[in-house]
Amino acid sequence: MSDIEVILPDGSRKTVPEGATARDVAAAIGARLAKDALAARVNDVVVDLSFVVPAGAQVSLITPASADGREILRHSSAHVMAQAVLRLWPGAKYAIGPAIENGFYYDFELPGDARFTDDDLARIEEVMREIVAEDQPFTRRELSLDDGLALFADQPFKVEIISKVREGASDDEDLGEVATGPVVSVYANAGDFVDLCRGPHVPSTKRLGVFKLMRVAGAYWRGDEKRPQLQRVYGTAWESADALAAHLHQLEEAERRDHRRLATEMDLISFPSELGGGLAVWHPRGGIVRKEMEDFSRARHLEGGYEFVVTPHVTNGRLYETSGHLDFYKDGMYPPMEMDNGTYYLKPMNCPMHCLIFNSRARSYRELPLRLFELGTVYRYERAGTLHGLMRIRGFTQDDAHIYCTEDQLQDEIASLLSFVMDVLRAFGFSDFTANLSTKDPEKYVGSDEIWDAATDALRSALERFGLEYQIKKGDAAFYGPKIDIDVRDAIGRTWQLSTIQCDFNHPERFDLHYVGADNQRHRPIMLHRALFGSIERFFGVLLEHYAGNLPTWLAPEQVRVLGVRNDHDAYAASVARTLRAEGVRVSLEEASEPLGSRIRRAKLDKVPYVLVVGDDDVANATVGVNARGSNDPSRGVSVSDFATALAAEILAHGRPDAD
RNA sequence: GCCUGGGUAGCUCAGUCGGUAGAGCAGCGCAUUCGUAAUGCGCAGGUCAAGGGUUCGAAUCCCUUCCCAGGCUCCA
Repeated sequence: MSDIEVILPDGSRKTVPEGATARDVAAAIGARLAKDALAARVNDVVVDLSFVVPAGAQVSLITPASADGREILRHSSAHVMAQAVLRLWPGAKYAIGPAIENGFYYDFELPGDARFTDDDLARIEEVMREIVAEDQPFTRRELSLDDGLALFADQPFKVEIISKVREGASDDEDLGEVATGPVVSVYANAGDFVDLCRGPHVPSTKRLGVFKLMRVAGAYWRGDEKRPQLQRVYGTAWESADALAAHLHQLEEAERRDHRRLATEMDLISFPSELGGGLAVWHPRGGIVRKEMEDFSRARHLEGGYEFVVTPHVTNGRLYETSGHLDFYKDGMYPPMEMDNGTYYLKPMNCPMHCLIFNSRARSYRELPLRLFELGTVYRYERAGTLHGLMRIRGFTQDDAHIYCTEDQLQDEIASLLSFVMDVLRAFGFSDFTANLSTKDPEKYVGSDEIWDAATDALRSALERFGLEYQIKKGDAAFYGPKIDIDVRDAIGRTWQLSTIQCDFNHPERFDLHYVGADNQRHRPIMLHRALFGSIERFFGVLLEHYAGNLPTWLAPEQVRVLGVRNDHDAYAASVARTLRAEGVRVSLEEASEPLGSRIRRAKLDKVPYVLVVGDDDVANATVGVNARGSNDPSRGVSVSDFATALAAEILAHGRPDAD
């Protein structure tokens, strides 16, 4: 038998006997790698270790602590979970079970009317551990479609998947379930479980084990509301106990930062059930933060050449017939109110009203770009199951603007908008941005191809001008024009979609908007929708999570708390508070009726940026002791005026005293 | 809207087999006067989400509705 050469990732060549498997290549490289390898990537296709490598192939081995490796661990864990479920519920139907970010899931339909409950997770996990201990090999086989159908005759979901392959269904629809082409592949481990799967898998179940089942949830078969609802079991799986622990810790951290929890603890916002779902009230401490956000937003928009408008919350439905919203989004609107002269709706968006303002008189090209800005409160009838704290809510306020401009102005306008958006987001402490550029859906759009191309180019070149990393989402645009969405990364690495810049060729048509150009002819303006925060409520929620409630000083509801050491220092404490308050600082005073340590502790728990402690020395010297949030090392003897100066500078700079 | 799990004091939670409600923190009062993360004692606080049913008796069992969580679907 002759030898062949394969090419390793570093470009070096390795000689192996003809017929060698990926496992043999690993062994030829080193014993350690042979022991670690889970699978291989051969000519950029992931394969099992048992795969026979062709001569001249590019071969890299996949080890657990890599993106490929974790995906394989997770996918194989999903198989083991299905096997465990079938042991516990013989006759269960299993649908699909892919690896996902941080874990895996599998969808099932249990026999009879059986349903998983949370308590079942522990039972399933126990059987999974037995299967792991049994050290079952994963064995791949390829079958003809007919043999596949026969093998899974009592598994209707598998039959449907195979039938789809026969019909030539698109590859991206099957979530890694099956090979494409004339054959399907199946993986069996031990005798009692076989699953349709493209693979690859770990060589044996003993390579698994660092997993944890997380929760059970409902999921529609094929993601289609009209099809049966299955039960989905979610798990997480990792290459090591440390990695699993780190992931669980990250989840705890996210929970610690949960804006709903913080909003309650910090007395910022509540969702009284008397109001109904998805409707929030802002308490005084939340209200002052919102006021700061709004004031800042208004100031920046004023500088940015925006004009301020105000529109009502309720309108005659004719407006939304004109705009087309009643046709497209009626389900998302609050139900109509019948009144004497027509049908009225709560406002789900501001744009149609801004178009009316544009159209209230003849417009000259000299007025363009016309930038209309409104903190506009809108109401959307979100389905009950979709509500989520402040992130998904039924009544919210958009920092909404519509810009009317000429085609020639579009490019510059978008570029300056992008700069404006990122500038404002930076002022709130975000610095890591990425973008999505959504392009035309060829099935569903209005406007000419030329204008779409021009607008898409304008968006793209603006992104490139700012060096903003972006992905193109083909066909993801709304029917009325292309758009840029901006994501920010928060302090623990999660991304949030916040801002949006959308071109609109539809509203100007529907509202028959026009301006008179230098040529004395009527022209159609282009309209841009844009929001920076998106919704103030949601942005506030994101800020809370980003800062874990430790808002920067300019936003903190209470910026300074002054504590006298004894109550004979209270008068001096009050004078310090007065001095700061006169400079616009939000300062409170707590009298010395409890031990100092107790009051300090409470102030820290309240996340107050600065606690000032004043005692005998301070009264004598016009000083304060400064205890900053995030520090356990207070500074004694700071002069009141020095503190005030530094605080003013910090507020102006949107800084904060800690780095949490 | 759908699936699973929930809703007990302002917050976090306990409450056994159906026998009539409990803790810690927060609040209030009194005492304490203290130099950087918990002073002591006392008091008050509840339509057990709401409504209906079963029962001698319901926080507990059943039904309906509302609200919440995690998903699915949806998101102009």
